[in-house]
Amino acid sequence: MTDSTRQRILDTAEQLFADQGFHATTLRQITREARANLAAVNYHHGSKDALILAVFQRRLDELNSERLARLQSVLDASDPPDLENVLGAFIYPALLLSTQSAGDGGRFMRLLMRAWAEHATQLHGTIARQYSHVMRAFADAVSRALGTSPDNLRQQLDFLIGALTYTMAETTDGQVEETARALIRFGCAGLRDSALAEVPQNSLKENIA
Amino acid sequence: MTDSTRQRILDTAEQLFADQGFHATTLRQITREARANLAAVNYHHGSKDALILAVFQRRLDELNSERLARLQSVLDASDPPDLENVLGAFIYPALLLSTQSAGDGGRFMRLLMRAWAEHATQLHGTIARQYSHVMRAFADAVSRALGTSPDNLRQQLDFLIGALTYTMAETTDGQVEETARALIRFGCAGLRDSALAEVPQNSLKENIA
DNA sequence: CTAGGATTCAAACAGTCGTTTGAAACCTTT
DNA sequence: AAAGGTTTCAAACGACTGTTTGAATCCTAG
Repeated sequence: MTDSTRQRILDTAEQLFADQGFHATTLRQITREARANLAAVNYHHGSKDALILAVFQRRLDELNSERLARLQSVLDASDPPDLENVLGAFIYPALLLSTQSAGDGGRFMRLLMRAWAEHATQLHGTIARQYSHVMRAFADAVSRALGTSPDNLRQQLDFLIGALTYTMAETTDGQVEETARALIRFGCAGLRDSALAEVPQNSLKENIA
Repeated sequence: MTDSTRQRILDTAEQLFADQGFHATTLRQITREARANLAAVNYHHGSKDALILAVFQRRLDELNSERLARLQSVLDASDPPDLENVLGAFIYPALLLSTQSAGDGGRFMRLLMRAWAEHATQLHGTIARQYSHVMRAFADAVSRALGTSPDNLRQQLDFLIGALTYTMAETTDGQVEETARALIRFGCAGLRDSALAEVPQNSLKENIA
C-alpha cells in the first residue's frame, strides 16, 4: 500500500470536516493530525476542494451500494415488497455507516448536513447525482409497496431523508438501533396515510396527459 | 432610527450567510453590499461572531413567539387539542418566515441547517436554549392530543423538525403551502402510529421510579 | 451657534490561509 | 550498485482574513 498517507489524510479530513466544517478546517490542521507534510494534500489530492469531494465519494459509494443491495434482497423476498423492509434498507445502512466509524456516532451524518447546507455548487451537484439513482429505485419500491404511483412520492421521501439526517446527526450511543426502529415506524405510517390522500383531482393531470 | 446601517448589516449578513455559509462570508463582502464601512460591523455588533448570533436571535425570537401564539389559540379552541392544528402551529410560522423575506424562499431554513451543522459551541447552545422552551410546549400539546405521555415524544418531534428543515430548505416557490399540508399529514400519521407502540415494558422504568 | 458624543471612514495591523517550489529522502527496478 | 520515478520535506509566496486605530464627519442637546 503506497498511499497510507493518502488514506490517513482522507480519514482525519473526514473527522475534522465533520467536527468543524469545511472552511474552518485547515490543511495544516489535517496534515498535522495525520502526521503528514503540509504539501501532502496538494500532492495526493490536488487541492482542498478535491479532497472534500474525495471524502464524500468514498462514503457515498459505500452507503448507496449497501442500500441498493439491501433493497434488492427485499424486492426478491416478496413481490409486493414489504414497506417496513424497504425503509429499513434505506435507513439501516446510514445508521451502520455512522456507528462503524469508531468514536463519534453521527459524524458522517453531520458531514452530510454540512455539505447540503454549504450549498457549494460542485459538491451539491455531485451528491445529487449520486443520489438520484438510489432515490428513484426506492421511490419505485415504495410505490409498489403502497400500490400507488411514484409521482408525488419524492416529497414524502424527502421528509424521511430530512428526519433521518437530522436525528442521526445527534444520535451518539448505541441508541441508534432504537432510533432506526422508531424512524421506520414513523415513516411507514406517514407514507401509508399520505397514499390515501391521492386520486382526488390528479386524474386529469398525469394519468391521462 | 439611528441604526439604519445596523439593520442593513443584519439584513445583508443574513442573506450572505444563508447563501455562502458563515466562514465563507467576509466582513468586507457584507459591508460592501450593505453600503457601509468595513469597521461598521465591529462598531455596531462587536465582532463577526456576535453578528452571527444577532442574525439568529432576531429570527428565532420572531419564529418562536409566533409558534407559541398559534399554539395557544389552538389550545383554547378545544380541550383535547386537534393534532393537525398543533402541528400546523409549529410548521406554518417556519414556512411564512421563509416566504416573507423577499426573494429566495428557503433562505432562513438553509441558515438554520447551517447553524445546526456548524455545531459551533456558542451558536448551538443559544439555539438549543431558545428552542427548549417551545419544544416542551409542543411536546405537551401533542401528548395531550394523542392521550399519551410526553416522554418518548421528543424523538418523533425531532423527526418532524428534520423533515421540516430539510424540505423547506429547497422549497422555492409558492409550493410551500402544499408542502406544509403534506408535511402535517405525514407527521400526524407518524405520531398517531408511534403512540400505539408505547406501554409494553416502560411501566417499570419511569412511571414508578 | 457650539460643545460633545455618536457614527463613518481610510489605512494599516498581525495573522492565517491554500498553493507552489526545488531540493532531500525513499524505494523499486535494472 | 546505480538510475529513475515516487514521495516527503522545509520554506516561502501572494492573497485574504477579522480587528484596531485615530482622524474626519455627522448629529443632536445645551
